[in-house]
Amino acid sequence: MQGRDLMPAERQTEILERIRKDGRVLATDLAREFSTSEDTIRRALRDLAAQGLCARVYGGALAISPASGTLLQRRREAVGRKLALGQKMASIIRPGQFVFIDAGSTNVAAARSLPSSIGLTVATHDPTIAAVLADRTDLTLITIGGQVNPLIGAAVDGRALRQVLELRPDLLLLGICAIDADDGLAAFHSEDAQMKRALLERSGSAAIAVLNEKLSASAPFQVGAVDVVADLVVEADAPKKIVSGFELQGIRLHRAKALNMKSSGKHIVSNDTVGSRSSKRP
Amino acid sequence: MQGRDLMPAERQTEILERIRKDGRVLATDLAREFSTSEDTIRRALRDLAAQGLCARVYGGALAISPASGTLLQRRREAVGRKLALGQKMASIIRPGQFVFIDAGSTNVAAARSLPSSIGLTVATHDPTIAAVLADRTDLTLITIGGQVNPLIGAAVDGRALRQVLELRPDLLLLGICAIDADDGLAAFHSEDAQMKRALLERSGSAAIAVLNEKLSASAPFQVGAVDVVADLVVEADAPKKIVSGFELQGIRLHRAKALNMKSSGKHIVSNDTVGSRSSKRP
DNA sequence: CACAATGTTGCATGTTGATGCCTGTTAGTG
DNA sequence: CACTAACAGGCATCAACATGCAACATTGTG
Repeated sequence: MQGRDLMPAERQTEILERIRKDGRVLATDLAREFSTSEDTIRRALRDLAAQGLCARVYGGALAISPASGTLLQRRREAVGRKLALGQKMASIIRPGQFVFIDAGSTNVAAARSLPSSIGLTVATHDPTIAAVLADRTDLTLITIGGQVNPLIGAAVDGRALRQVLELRPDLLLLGICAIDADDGLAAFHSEDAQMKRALLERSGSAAIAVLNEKLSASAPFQVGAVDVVADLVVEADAPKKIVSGFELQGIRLHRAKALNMKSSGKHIVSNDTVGSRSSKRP
Repeated sequence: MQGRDLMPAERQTEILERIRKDGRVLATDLAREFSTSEDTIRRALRDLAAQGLCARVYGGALAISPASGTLLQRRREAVGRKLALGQKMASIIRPGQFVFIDAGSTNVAAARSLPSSIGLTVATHDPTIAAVLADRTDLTLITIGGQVNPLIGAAVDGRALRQVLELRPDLLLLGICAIDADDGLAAFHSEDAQMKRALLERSGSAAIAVLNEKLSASAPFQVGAVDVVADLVVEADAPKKIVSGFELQGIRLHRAKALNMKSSGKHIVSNDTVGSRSSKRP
């Protein structure tokens, strides 16, 4: 684990790094790995949270996809499961590829899990994903601009569409709202569906990751048949019956590892207590 | 280990070498290896840090990480003060305006403080700022796409520039690296400066917020004279002497509220002294 | 050579930061 | 509702720290 002793500043950096990488940390784990008391870890997490660098939750801390509001709620659902999917998704990517990452909270997790130093070029129209990758010097990041639809969480207007048509990614990490072996892929918003169609058209290959509840679900706007995707990432306990239907259509199947988190929906404590430092002696 | 006696300068060089090699040094170790007192080591580290060659932390010193840390560290510095500036900055904005928010950690704070329901349209090329605002339904968000420079933390290539030229914002929240009443505004990167010039040209009005250490500092790439900005937000305790120099040029001055929070940079001790180097001119 | 000026060093001083353990409190769980 | 783990705050302790001072070496100057 963490053999050497670390200075406080280093420890905080390490913790921050782990939060960025894994999306979450547990105070108990950190205490063990840094061989220090949990109090010290908690203090460090408190500090980081006070600086707005992570969200303090009961049991540890979460990465702050620096938003708040409705999307945040979606993002907080099934954090652990999405994380597992995201990691598996990231493992599909090969060094040197040009990857377009579509909008969606699962894809945010995938972006977080992108291994360093494999010389990627990444494009995205989702500001949250872009923010996750913005300060990484080990990859080239290209953002797609345009008017951001707050319901979708990405730029999906004509301008964005035009910019997408200038790209030719090797791989597309597609976010999808519903997938069904017969009905294909679908989205909840017309513009979103249009963007996804354009992305599919331009990309060499496509991969999607889906939570169990999206399997054999449906949504109003059709994107395409299921066979437009080459790789499908599902949860460890995805129903075999449904999944085999996709395999029959020649889709490569990837199962994410089952990681048993204590809880997925932890409550965020005191994000706004910026000034909450212990008042020093007089 | 370090048998021979070294002259102070030699020792500093050796220490720097070790910092570069290992990324970190402990004061105690160095004292033992150079067979000198810890005081001497601490003095040396203080010197090096004052020259901006390393980051002084509790226990030793860290390499001033150009790899992953630069932007992150910048974001971690002076959080509270930036927050105060950001809030004041946000209060300048009037309902219904079209605001462009330039890159920079102070502007991230400003974005966070944007009051809801004043019907704004906001444009930005900084993914972090975009992410902060991505799911707000009470404003229209337009992102500017392009290749993101990880040192600047925003899209600043030709594509981004072209998109900027299509906009005509009422107000520009300009991020700036250095400002001086005589030398004007300046940035650390050529592309960044170019982008800022384009933004200034297109915008009806401009406002900037600056930490004390940026006042009367200088940076390599000129952006423009100080009178291109209409509003200047400074900290509560900004030196009156310097500030009045700006007022004389007809700039509206706004003082942020003094929020007395303890510490934001506790671990990283006074990295701000870096700015004092650039602020002294021959 | 004498002598002052300067700079470096180690030590003693008091101050601050970091940590672990203690207390009581609160959030999550069955 | 009872139980446990995680929590915040207080406190004692120790390490790291800044500062002032005196001793010493180095250099420059008369």
